[in-house]
Amino acid sequence: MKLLLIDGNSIMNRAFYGIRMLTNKKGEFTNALTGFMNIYLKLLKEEQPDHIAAAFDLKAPTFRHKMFEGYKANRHGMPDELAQQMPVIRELLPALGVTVVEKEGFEADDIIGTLSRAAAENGAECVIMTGDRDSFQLINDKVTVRLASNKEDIFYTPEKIMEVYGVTPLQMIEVKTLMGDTSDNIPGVAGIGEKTALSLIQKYGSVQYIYDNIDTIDVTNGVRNKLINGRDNAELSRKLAVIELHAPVSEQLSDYAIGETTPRAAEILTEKEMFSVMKKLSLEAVPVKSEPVPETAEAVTEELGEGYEVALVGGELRAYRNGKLYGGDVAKLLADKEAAKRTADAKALYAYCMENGIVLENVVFDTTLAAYLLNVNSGDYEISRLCAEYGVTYDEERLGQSLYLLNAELFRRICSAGMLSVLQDIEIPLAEVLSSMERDGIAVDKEALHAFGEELKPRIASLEAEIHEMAGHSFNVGSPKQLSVVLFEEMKLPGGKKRKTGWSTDAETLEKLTEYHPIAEKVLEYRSITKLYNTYVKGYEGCVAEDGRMHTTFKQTETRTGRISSADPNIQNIPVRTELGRNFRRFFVAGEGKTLVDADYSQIELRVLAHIAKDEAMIKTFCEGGDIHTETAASVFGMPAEWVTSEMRRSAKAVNFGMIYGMEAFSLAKDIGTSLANAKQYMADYFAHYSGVKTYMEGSVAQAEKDGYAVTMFGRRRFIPEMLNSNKMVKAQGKRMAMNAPIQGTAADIIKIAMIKVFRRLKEQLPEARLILQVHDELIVEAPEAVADKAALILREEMEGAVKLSVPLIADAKEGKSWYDAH
DNA sequence: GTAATCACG
DNA sequence: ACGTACGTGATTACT
Repeated sequence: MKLLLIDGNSIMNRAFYGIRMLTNKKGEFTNALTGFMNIYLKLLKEEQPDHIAAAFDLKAPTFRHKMFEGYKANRHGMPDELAQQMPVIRELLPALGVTVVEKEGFEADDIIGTLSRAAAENGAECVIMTGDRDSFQLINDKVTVRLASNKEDIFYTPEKIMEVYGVTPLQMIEVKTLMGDTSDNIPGVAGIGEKTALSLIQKYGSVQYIYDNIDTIDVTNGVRNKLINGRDNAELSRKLAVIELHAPVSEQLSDYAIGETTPRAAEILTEKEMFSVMKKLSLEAVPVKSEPVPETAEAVTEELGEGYEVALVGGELRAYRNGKLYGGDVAKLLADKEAAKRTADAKALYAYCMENGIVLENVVFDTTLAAYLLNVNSGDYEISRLCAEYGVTYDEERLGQSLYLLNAELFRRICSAGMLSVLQDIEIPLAEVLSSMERDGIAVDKEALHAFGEELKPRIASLEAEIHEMAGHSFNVGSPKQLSVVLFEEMKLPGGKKRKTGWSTDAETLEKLTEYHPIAEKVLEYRSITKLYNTYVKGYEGCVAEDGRMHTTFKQTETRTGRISSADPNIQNIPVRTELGRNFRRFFVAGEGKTLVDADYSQIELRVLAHIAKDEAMIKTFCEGGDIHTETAASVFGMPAEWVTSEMRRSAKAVNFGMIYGMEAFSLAKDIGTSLANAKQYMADYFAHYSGVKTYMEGSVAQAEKDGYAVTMFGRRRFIPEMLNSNKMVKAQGKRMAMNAPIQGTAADIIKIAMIKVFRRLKEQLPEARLILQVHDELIVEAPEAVADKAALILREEMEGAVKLSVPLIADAKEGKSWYDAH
C-alpha cells in the first residue's frame, strides 16, 4: 500500500510562481492549476500510489499558532491571481477521486504529519509531495519527502537528510527551534542562523541539551549570550516548529483510496480551458452552456439562416444543408450565388476551388475566422476544441451537425459583439485574396541568389578568423554563451545587461563595446552577414518551388492585433534597412515580360492615430500635407518649422512612433539618447500640443480596463487580460497594448480593405495583373509591363480610397523589375 | 522545447 | 525599487 500526501498550498504556490500567467478567455487565471495538475500527473505516473490525500490550509489562524499569546499574524496574503485558483483546485481534486483534507485550526503540515504517522503505523509506504522543507521532520524509514523542483524532484530519506544537513529528520525540529522560520513566523533565537543552528545540533543533538549545559558547551561567548537571551523565544519556537501528529482527521487509510473521476472534472477543466491537461487525463471536453442554444434544428436555422456547411476533410469536400448531409452536386453548390456557404477554413476552400476551376461564391461564415475574431489570444481554432469551448457536442460522425450548431453559436456571439461586418466584409473576402496571393507567389532569381550567397561565404570565414585572432583562440562566435565568456571574462570588457543565463551580447551591448575593442565591430558584422546568409540565402533557396516562385503562407488568425503574418518563408521581414541586406530584394523579381508595382502607405498608423484621437493639431498637419515629424519638432521645441534641424526632427519622429506604442519617458530617453528629465519634458510638450492624443490614450486605457478589451475602428477586439493583473509591470504592459492595439489594428483593417478592393478591381479591369504580396503597409502587384501604369493607378486609388478618414490616406507607387527597384 | 538574437512593419 | 515601445518569424545553440 502506498499513500501519497500532497501539500496543496505549497504545490499551488510553487506552480503559480513557476509558470507564466495563463488565463482562459474570461480572464480567469489558470497557471497554478495547470502547474499543479502537471505535477500531480507526473506523480501518479512515477509513484503509482493507491491512496492519495491533498492537504490544504484554511485561512483561519492555526491551532499551533493560536495556542501562544503574543503571536502576531505576519503572513503575506497570497496574490489575488493565486487566491482565485484555490477554490478551483479544491473542487477539481475530489472530482478526480482525490480526497481533499482540511481542518479548521490546523495547517496542511499538521494534516500531513498526522496521516504520514497513521500510514507508517499501518505499515504503508508514504510519500509527501511538497514545495518547501517544513515537513523534513516527518521523514523516517516509511516516509519520504519529494521536494518539487524546476528540474528533477529531489527525494529526501533519513540518509539524504543526514547527508545534506548532518542531522536526523527529528533533529530538524531542533534546528528550526534555533534558527526560526520567517515565512512560518517562528522567531527562533535572535542572531542564530542556519549555519550556527546546524553545527550546534550536529554537536549537541538537542536544544534541551544545549540549555542544560549552557555554561559548559564549547561555543563563543557571543553565541552563548544569544542563546541565553533567546531562551524564551526558543521555547516558543520549539512548540511552533513541531508538526502536529494527532490532528482530528480520519486516520482510516481506506478513506483516501483513489476514487472515480466524475463528469465534474471535465466540466471544470473545460471551463478553465485547460485542454492540454484534459488530454493527459484522456478526458473529453464537455459543453459548458453559458447561454441557452436554440433547441430545435428549425430554431437554429431561423437564427443562422438557410445555408450549407462545406468542409474540406483530408482534401475531400463534404457538404451539408443546415447540418444534414447534402446529396446534390457540390461543385455546382459552391458556384451558386444564391446558396449561402459556411465553412471552417475559407482560405483553404477558396484554394481548393481555384485549383478545381470552381468560382466559389457567397461564403457567409467561417468557423475559424469567427473564433479568431472572438478571441485573438487563443491560437487554436480546431473544430472539436471550439465545440467544447462554445458548448456544442462534438460528434465526428456527424460533422455537419457539429459545424452547424457551432456556427450558430459563433454567429450569435459575433453579432452580439458587433463583429459581423469585420467577418463578412473584411476577413472572409480577404481569405479569397490571400489564397490567390499564395497560389501566385513571387518569382525568385535563384541563380543570382545563390551567387550572392557564395560571395558572403568568404567574408564570413575571414571575419571569423579575425575574431578568433583577437580572442586568442577559436570558439563558436555564433554561441552567445561562448562569446560572452570571451568578451566579458577573458577580455574583461565591461558587460551591460544581464539575461537569464548570463551577460547579454546583443547588438546594443556590442555597439557600446566598439569604443573599447575592435572585436565588437567584427562580431557585429559577422552577425549581420551570417544572419543574411543563414536566413535569407540558405533558408530561402529551399523555399523556391518548381515554378521558380516562392509561395509563402499568409496566416490570417495569428496576430493579436489583426495583422496578417507570413511564414514558410516569412516574406514580411526581408532586409531593407542596410544596403547589404537591401540587395537581397534584387532576387525577388517580376516574371517574364512583367514588372512589379509596389505601393506603400505613408505613415498610416500616425494618420489613424490622428483620426481616432480626433486630434486637431495632428489632423491639420496631415490635411495641409505638412511633414508630421517636422511639425512635431517645431511645437515640442517651440520654434518655426524652418528652424528644425534634422537631429530635432529625428527626436520628434521617435516621439511620434513612441506614441503608437504607448512608450514611457524612460524608453524615449534611451532611444534618442537624452536625460530622463528631458524626455519627460518632450512628452509633456507633446501632449500639450497634441491634447487629443493624450485624451485618446487615457480613454483607450480606461475602456480596456472597463471592458477587458481594446477595439479598432471597425469593431475588431483584442482581449487584454494583462489589464487585470495585480503585477504593476504586467499591467503597464497591458496598458501599452491597450494604447497600441486600436492603432495597429485599425491600420491592419484598412490595408485589408484596400487589398480586397485592389484584388476585385484588378480582377475586373486588369485581370492579367495580380496582387502578390503584402508587407503590413505595402502591397505588391505583378503586372505585364504594358499595363504597369494602370496597375499603379489602381493600387494608389484603392489604397487611398479604402476608407474615408478625417485625414487623407497617401500611398506612393513605384515600378521596377525587382523588389529592390520598385521599393 | 526554450532562450537569445535579429530581420521586418 | 522595479524596469521600461507595439506586432511578427527564422535561425542557432543548448538543455
